[in-house]
Amino acid sequence: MATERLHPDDWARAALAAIDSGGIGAVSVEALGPIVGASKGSFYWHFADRAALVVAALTMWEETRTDAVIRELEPISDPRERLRRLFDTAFDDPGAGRIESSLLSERDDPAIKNVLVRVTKRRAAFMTKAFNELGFDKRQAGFRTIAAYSAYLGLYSIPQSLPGALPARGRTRSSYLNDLLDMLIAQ
Amino acid sequence: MATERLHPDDWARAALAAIDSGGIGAVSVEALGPIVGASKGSFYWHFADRAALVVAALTMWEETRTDAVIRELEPISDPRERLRRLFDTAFDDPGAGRIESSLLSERDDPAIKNVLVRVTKRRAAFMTKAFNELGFDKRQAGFRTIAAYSAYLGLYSIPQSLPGALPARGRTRSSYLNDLLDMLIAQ
DNA sequence: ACCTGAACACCGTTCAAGT
DNA sequence: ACCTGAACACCGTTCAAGT
Repeated sequence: MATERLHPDDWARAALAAIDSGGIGAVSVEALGPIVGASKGSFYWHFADRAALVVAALTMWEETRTDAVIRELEPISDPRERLRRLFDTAFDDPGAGRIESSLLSERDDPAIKNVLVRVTKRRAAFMTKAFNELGFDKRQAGFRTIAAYSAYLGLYSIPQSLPGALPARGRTRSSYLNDLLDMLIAQ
Repeated sequence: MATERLHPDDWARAALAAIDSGGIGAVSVEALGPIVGASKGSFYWHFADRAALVVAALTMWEETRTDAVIRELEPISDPRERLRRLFDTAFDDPGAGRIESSLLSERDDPAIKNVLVRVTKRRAAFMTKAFNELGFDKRQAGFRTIAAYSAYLGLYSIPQSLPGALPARGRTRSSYLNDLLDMLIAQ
């Protein structure tokens, strides 16, 4: 009973590590086998196919690195500070949004699209709540959520596509985030 | 001399069509062969490998659908209208940003990263020029370019990740774009 | 119930042989 | 100079056979 059903999670963990470093395309049953310490045949006992492994890894990511972040930030009472802290997590993501961009480019797979929509809805709801508390009406809160979510994704993608444009640390970064929040919160 | 060197462009065109409908991952030498009307062996006479084909297709995209758009919009004298028209192209992209998200998720390939950076720089310069003309100083124009580029990418990605949140057409869309431009241009 | 290893399919890549 | 078809490598998937 102790080491029961240990392998499925091992596969998912190894797959998530692969996604972190190379995107969804880097998930290879063959390459992961030696890491997990099991054969390809064993893999297909636990999972229907490679896509199921990807979904298992992404579900793990969703719970431990998406929902957990939201839960950690929710208690912050100042809505502006709450938003800023979420932006900080994008700035500081060691994967630099690799998973986010992978989800978007693999959206043709319905299972991946589900993860994409679920995670985005949860983050967007977090933002909408903040804008509600800041006094915006429903329509304005909706508009600003979209703008804020776009800016949030920009924090992941701009460092890749415009190297050097976004300051990763220090006073310049802090002042960029201030400008951004001012703009999003301005009446 | 008439039909000389016709095949390389044929391969690139077919590859671009594949990228349009399924992302970079959908480019398969084997599957494209019958479309082009040539064998895999023939492909490897014209291209070093699959990666070179992807780059050829993306270069074609860069010239015909990125630089061409910028050139078409540059003559517009009102900077705000110029920005709005660029946003319109993101809204109306039949590929819904599939190439943009593919570039981002395949950024580990140096050749793809080059395309990503080149295209982003060109679009960002287009935006910066508009903000300069609107009277913003260097620092503010830089900040607003990043915010505007993020919003621009959002127009591609939000319809995928938050279905229904962004109005694709009509008066609601128009009023969303107005709000967005107001926010980006506000002093 | 769970795992292995062989087998097959698919596709990227190479290459000897053709024109 | 350009193309073909066979061959090989790699990896996803299946499955008969083991424990």
